[in-house]
Amino acid sequence: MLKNTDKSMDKLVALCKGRGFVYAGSEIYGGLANTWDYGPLGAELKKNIKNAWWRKFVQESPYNVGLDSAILMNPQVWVASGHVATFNDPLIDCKACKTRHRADKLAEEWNHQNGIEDVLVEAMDNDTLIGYISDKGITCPDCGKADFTDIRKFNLMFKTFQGVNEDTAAQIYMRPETAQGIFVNFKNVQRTSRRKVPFGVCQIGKSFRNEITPGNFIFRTREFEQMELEFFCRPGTDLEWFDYWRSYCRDWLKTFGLRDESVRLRDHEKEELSHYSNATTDFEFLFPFGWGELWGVADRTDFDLMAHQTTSGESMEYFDPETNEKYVPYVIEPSLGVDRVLLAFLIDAYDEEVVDAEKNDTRVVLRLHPALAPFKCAILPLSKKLSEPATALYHTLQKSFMVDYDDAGSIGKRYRRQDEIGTPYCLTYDFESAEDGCVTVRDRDTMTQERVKIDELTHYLAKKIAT
RNA sequence: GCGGGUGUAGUUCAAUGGUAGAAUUCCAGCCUUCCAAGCUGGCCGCGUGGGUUCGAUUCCCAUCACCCGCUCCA
Repeated sequence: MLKNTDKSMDKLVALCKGRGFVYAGSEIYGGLANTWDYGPLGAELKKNIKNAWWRKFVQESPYNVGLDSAILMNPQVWVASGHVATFNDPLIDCKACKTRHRADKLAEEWNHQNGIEDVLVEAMDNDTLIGYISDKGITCPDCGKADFTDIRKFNLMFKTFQGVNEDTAAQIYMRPETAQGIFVNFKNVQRTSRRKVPFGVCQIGKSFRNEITPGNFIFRTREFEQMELEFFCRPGTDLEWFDYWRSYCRDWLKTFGLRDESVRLRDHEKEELSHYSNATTDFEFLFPFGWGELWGVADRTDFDLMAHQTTSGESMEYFDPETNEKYVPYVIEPSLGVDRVLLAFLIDAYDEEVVDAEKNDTRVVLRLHPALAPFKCAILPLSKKLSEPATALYHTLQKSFMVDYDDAGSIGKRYRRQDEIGTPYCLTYDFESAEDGCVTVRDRDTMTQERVKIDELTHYLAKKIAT
């Protein structure tokens, strides 16, 4: 795995770019900040990750169903969810030492230190807040001066227009999370899938946040993809379901190769909880740039459904036929960033094996789980003279798997090319293959070889790849 | 958005006020019977836009992008 250093991130970015996992966005026009495009291999890897999650959380779960809701939603959704009001940060800069601060946090901190508890900083608008800061002589915690810029408020939601004429068109938002698409469809899904509480709704899709500070490759970007589950349960049972899903998530990460020492769980302190949550545990991953959040598991209580019930006037109550009671369900939300977990898988899979220490010869191996690897195997004819039957085998296996074919250069070089992109199996078609009907299968991780009958390859590989 | 740094083939690095050279990668051919072989040939570059100058990749300005820092969380 990659060590916790700055250089290892550079190595990974270089590999991603060089082999077609991830490119910088809009490169021929000089780029666009913090946008990334997934290349042929990255697209496969990402798709495999999403499929693996969907399989575990929808297909194999007795509780959950899937959904694919729209990115554009009625703006009232975001009023109800609280994003319009609170999904923004009032920021001010210290003119003296050029540091940036959150104005509300400065005021709260000052209040706290001076024993003032009856002033609600949260309720202040910008002018009131800046007035409060100057009246009280609140100073910069870094340099001690009281020389601030005005407050700039950034709403983190992207705005756009619906309707061809911008003047009269309605302003709408790009969703900052996929969760609300699930909440507004709670009744639809419950009724049409005939599910009883407890049940969950899974969704994979893009979200957009106008982050002030994006960065660290694909770790924090303004456009990103989420895999979210909103699990609806009876109030009072939420904590046990919270634990259930936490360990379910942990299993999933483990199955696909994240090491125990790379992952830790961290419970949120009360002060850092989101506006919608009363308990949150983060799965954090040790990235080369430090621990970063991978998967947030939150107890969202009945906050969202209640808010939509109030704002829309539609009942979000569920009638429980078992207990004959009506209630608005509580929600457990495990929310995972696709791009982040993809990065984590790459980091933990990255390996450099010293082949010859004297010659400083190392081989780069991506030890991706076979189910996640872009190519399941590569067909490597030992000689170009064997291209014809090897190509035929390639076409056969293509019907079942993503398979690569390579007859350029020496066999050793071709093995290494496949090692670098995480292909778990290399099939060598040699001069005996036509006679004995077998190919040599070389395992990337064990570096062992075995002869396998060509007729049995599809079955052989399927078994190897299964989780 | 603010401060600092960087910008020459895909990558790593040169040289130069007179439009750039190498290694490697990649491609083609020869060769090659299982872990970076060899030989021959080929493709590919001064981030972008202005300015100074007879002439700029080189000097100046702007811009864009990237990296680091700035309370962030998928």
